[in-house]
Amino acid sequence: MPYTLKDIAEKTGVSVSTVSRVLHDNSQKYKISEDTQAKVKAVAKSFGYRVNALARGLRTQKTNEIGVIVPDISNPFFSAVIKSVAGELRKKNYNFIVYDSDEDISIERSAIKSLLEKHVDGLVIASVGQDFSHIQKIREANIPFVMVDRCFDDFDADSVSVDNVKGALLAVNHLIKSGHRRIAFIQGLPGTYANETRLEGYKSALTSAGISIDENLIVGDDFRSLNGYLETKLLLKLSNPPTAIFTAGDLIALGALEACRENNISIPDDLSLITFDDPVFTTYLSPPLSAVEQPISKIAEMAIAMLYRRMKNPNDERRKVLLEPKLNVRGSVANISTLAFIPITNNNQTGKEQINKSGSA
Amino acid sequence: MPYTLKDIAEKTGVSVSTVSRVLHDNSQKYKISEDTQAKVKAVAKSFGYRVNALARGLRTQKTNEIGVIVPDISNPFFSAVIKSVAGELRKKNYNFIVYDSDEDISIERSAIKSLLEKHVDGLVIASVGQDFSHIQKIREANIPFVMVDRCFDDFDADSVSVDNVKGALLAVNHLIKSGHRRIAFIQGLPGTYANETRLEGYKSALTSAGISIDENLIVGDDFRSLNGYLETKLLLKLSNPPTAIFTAGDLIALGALEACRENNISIPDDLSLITFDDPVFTTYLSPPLSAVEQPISKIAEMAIAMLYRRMKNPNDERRKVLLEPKLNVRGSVANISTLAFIPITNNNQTGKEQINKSGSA
DNA sequence: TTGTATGCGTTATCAA
DNA sequence: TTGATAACGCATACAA
Repeated sequence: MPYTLKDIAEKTGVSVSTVSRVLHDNSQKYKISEDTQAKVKAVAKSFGYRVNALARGLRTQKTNEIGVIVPDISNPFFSAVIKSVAGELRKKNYNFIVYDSDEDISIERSAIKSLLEKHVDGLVIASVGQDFSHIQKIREANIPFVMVDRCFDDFDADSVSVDNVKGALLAVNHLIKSGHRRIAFIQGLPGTYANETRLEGYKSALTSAGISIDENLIVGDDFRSLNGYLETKLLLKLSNPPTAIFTAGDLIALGALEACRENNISIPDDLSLITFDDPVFTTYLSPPLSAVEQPISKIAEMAIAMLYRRMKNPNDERRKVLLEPKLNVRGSVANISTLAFIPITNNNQTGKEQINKSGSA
Repeated sequence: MPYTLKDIAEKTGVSVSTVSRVLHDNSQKYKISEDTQAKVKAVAKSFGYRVNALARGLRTQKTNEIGVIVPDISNPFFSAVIKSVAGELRKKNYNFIVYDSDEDISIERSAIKSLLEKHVDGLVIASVGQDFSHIQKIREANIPFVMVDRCFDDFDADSVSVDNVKGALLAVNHLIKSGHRRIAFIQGLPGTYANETRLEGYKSALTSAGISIDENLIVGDDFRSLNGYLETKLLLKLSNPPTAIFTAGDLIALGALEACRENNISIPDDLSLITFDDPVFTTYLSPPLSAVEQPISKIAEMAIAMLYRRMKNPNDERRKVLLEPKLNVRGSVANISTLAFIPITNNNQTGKEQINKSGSA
């Protein structure tokens, strides 16, 4: 039972509307006397008055809230995105509500439902999966939204993501240049935009290099670390195992690392590893992980900027923005080209050299 | 302009209240005829009806939302906590709203303000700093809340956190047993519950071991990695530098690691490092980091359970719960006790041994 | 410069 | 078994 405008009105002897105007309008447009203003403000303060956002939202049809949905809030990539988004939103005096869909489309659906019921003013979504019927509902509800990181090729919507194809290309080409030909890809969630495009880059790099695609080397099914762990174990058991693994996300790479450690596989001596995503800790891993970095804060800025534009101009042409990925070469990829058949200790040396490269990269 | 109950009522020719009852009551308690039920449901479906949460919240004085405030959503510890909290809440059909206070008390204040304005049904707060006047307001507003990770000694409130004193004791004692006497502590945000209690543990461990406290070795001022980086650089410059560093949080440790790498300081050979918090990646760092682990999912479960209890029984006695920390010994602490003056390679060996230990820990 | 009245979409009370 | 009606707290068009 918090105090309401009515309480203040009664206490001060003015009307509810006057109180409302003093407290919430930039009120000089009604010329409220200094006197009443002071009186009202004093009482409001003594009451610890707090506006009721539900009532206000109901009345004004505007909540000043932006909904954000990510597949995994504990994934460093997404938590970094959220952090940046939060910063951008704060600048513009918007609040935001985060949902974690846990990579589960039905949770994502219900998150969208909740958010629409709450009448958020806008939505930022990193969607799971390939189905976009629930996203359609957002449009039907006429609320502006922008897709982040994961979007749909055949669904026309504002979106911001990194150029995944290019990123994968960068990674796999780096492996190929280092002499690798049996290169495995541990996928994230199949059907996902991020996954399919990274897969596409992977395949395209191989094909361009004249390496035929071995479906046995394309494995995995989600972005979690357990997936990386399991699939790496299986890959290592292959009669003709890969010399290098490209993982679709940072958590997967962590799992791969764990599997290797358990099997006493030394990276990069026995196996090379490179990954999409480049969270803060890659530099400190053992070995430092070569990785494809996404411009996270740019993604967030871009997304919010686009959301804003959409809120102001609902009918502008829709845009799909692709941002540039960046390859950070560190110590997890060995050069095994035939020129480089040198003793193991020297091989180590090669690793060191690549570490140094990363300093300037 | 979404469809409302009124729209459905008009379309079906029944009253708004009937529509409401069919759609939202567990409605068999009013004996609505099968007929009307079917009619109403059909129209509602064809309209894609969605309840307006603001109107409902306004009317029922209940929003089914829980607010969550953390100091840094991109800190692996907090993002893991959020993830767990989200899972717990989902089980009970509660939604939640996360705020990132960015370790800034004024942002925390405004987050609380927003949340109260939104009339959330409960609050979970990992508070920054030592001031709790704004927390008082939550109580005055009569909304149930529980403090997580960071609480106030002199403020009676439900809270769940790890036994920080004990955790720090565990870490520092481990260093002492390994022969270290000049042990630095890189703090998090001073005044913070987490920081002060960890500091207390640090001091108490030293004192118990008869090591006098050197204020020059207690440095730092927030939980971010830059702090760890900067302070480590400074510590290394000391005329009489420490042989070991204990950091108050995972991000700080990462910063310390970076500083060491830049200065060509090898861990644990040249310097030992141990930290509070134990995110997924510590195992894969170079070297694997010895760390104090918090029981994150237990913290989340506990917090939500307590929040629930408080929502049901507002006047129950308030409880402060301390959970057990766990020391994970890995490879970042060298044994430098006088017995162990052995060549560097053997020192490395020691590191390996500790890695093995972690397997069973 | 201020007050009155209305409605945002729901649920709940009362009556039928 | 259903309908009218009031009320939640606020903002605003209109009046004074």
